[in-house]
Amino acid sequence: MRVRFAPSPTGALHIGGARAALYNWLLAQGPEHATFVLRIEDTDPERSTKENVEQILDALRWLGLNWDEGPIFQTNNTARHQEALAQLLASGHAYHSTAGKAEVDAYKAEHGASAGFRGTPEASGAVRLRVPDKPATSFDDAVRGEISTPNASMDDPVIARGDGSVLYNFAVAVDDLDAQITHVVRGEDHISNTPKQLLVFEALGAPQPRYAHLPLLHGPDGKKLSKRHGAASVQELRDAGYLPEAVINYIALLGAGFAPDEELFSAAELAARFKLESVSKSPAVFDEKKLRNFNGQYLRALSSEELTRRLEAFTGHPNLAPAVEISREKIQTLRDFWPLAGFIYDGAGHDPKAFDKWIAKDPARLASARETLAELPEWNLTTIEAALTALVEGSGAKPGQVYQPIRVALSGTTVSPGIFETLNVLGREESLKRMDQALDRAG
RNA sequence: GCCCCCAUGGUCUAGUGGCUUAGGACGUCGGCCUUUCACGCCGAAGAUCGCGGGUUCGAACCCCGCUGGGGGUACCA
Repeated sequence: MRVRFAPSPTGALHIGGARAALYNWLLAQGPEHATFVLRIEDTDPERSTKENVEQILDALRWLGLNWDEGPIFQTNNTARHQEALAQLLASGHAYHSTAGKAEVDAYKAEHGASAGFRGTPEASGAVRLRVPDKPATSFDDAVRGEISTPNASMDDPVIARGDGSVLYNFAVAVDDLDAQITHVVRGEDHISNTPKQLLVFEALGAPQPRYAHLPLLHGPDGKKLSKRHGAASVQELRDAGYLPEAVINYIALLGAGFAPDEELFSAAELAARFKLESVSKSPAVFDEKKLRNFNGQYLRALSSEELTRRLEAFTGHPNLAPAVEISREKIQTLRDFWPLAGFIYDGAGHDPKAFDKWIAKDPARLASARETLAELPEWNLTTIEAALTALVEGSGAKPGQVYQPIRVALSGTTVSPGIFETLNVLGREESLKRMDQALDRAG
């Protein structure tokens, strides 16, 4: 079994593309042990750029989707494409034609709206493939079953431009043939291209691969997923603080079921369970809420050392270990970390509303907490907690009335890691300093 | 217009003729926990399985029609 992922470098790798890549990769890692070929479809000089190629490879690497062969650049195979083109011209399977949209429209006006265009061979012009005079071109899709298109309704497809350069549907078929691809797993938007490609294989007298068309991914509005729907590309997901393993797991589930009552799977488990036959036929909507939940679960499963490494890489800030330890239960993504615990390193922020409510209105609360803490003979989690708990009980106040002023003094806001833990991590000197500053501010 | 594909709670899915008074997950709502926010735990609401016909003793599962949605329709990929 040989599979391939063949993105065109006309933009960043989108989630739909990532899932197509993933499913091919699962086939390679799973029991079938397929060989995974990566090919870059760069035959459109207008839209293909080197930067996009790099971005795609980068996204694939980040996700951990390694390939066995390639990347093969389609533009490097022009000699072979020309050879195959000449072969079809010589065998009469293809012909030159200068017919354009006007001629095709005129043809349909004469022969009926559903009649496929048939041109007359000319001395020059673009090259069209002659659609055989047979009832239909059919194939057995691995996820959808039999798909059949009447030949009479298919236009003779243009396979090479007037300047001789080949077009997508021709190049794909030739490249898949040369790479001996046995299974083409790609998006549903290629279903209507498949008969054309099948015809190329047929004209070349070559065996046809098996096809599997994946359902498309839609945005919340039910339309094809696009940049307008938020985090649509792999890069954006990475920047939003998602873990690659969570993205892999979530994306795999978007379009296939792997078990009746389980959803969390490692890449290896996904590969072991994946079957093309169990891929869903209907489009799925990308739901970031669920990804977030998955990400939180993966994140909490990480060791503190590993989580710290990733957060340091993500934020670019060193020595995060103490803060990570007291924040890890509270964050869902890597990006959640800094807004929650960054104050430990950046100093207290200032949220006027929080300050007014918890400190300015009644500075005495904070002052007495500050005095209690200042008297501590030893500064550690146990002593801090004991002292503050006693203060709460002794003052008859609600816990929040004692803790919130401290929290606001230390962080600037009402949300932070546990207050005892935060005091402990900050240390006596820094903690008292921040409380003093808040007290000064309150006048 | 023409060709093709699809249709289970808000979302992702399980289900392939009786085990289904349709299972799980996310989300939502309520409660517990509690120093904030989260996490965790407990519980609940939410699906006439798009609609209409068949086939069958019996259909979410099979057949037909319809409706709705999507994709393609380039000398793009």
